[in-house]
Amino acid sequence: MQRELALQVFEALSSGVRLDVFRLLVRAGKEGRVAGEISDALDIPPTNLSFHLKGLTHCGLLSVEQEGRYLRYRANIPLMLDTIAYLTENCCADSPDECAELRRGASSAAPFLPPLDPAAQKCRIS
Amino acid sequence: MQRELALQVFEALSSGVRLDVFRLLVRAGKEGRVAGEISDALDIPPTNLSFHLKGLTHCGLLSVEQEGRYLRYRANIPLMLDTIAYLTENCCADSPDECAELRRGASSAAPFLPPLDPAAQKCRIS
DNA sequence: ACAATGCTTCAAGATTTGTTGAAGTGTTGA
DNA sequence: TCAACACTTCAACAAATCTTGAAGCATTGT
Repeated sequence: MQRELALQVFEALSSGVRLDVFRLLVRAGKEGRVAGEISDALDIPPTNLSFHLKGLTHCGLLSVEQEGRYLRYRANIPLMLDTIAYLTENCCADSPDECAELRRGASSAAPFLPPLDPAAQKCRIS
Repeated sequence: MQRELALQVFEALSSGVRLDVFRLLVRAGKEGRVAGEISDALDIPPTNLSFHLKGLTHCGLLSVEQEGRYLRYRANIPLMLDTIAYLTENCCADSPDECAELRRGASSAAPFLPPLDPAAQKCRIS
């Protein structure tokens, strides 16, 4: 993960419309949703939705597949997770103690954290 | 985590300057950095840096502490992790099978994923 | 072939965000 | 007390982003 991609991902999620679209598609899973369904569900005019879908798709956060005259969109969750990994590289000045403390502070994020590994070379909130 | 906060977090990280600042402070750990140090390290004029620090601090991604005439900034990593949790709530249409598949796709993010729990009520990339 | 449909691209104007120099606030040390 | 310092706020302009209606491009069904 390089800086430019991470930046594009955060830019893509920095609008209310795009955040809602992405979350809708995360919930939809691999079934995804056709553009018209998203437009209806979120009450966004097709022209405007298309503009935002373009941004999400361009950075890879969404994939598109043509189905006849429909376009089906799906969320790319692994990219999202990789972006977080980029953000937390070399965290805590490489001090396991600090990371352990941090872990205790991450309440609702707890299920996302890996088991603590005292022998870890690099410290990634873990 | 409510929508507005998640939105502010993504907005805060959607600028190159702010992304660099946050990453610098993630690496710095709880020692943090004083504004002047950030300005020097990233070569950003103080006026401009101040503008961006404000955005990061306003949503809670950074904390500030006064030290004499200096202001020390620190990254709030748990907030970042909570934001991801918000993003992936009720993912995969609540299908454990889909989530297991997803997990295999998250390469570099792997260390961030919790152990698979087939009995989980809710499906969060896990 | 043709009209209807689903969605996108284009062009424009409106809104938001970013950047900079000048001025302001509070702290430190002589 | 006063000058130097660290940093912020302010004001003005520059630049990027958002939104919308009109027009375009495939695909579908008759």
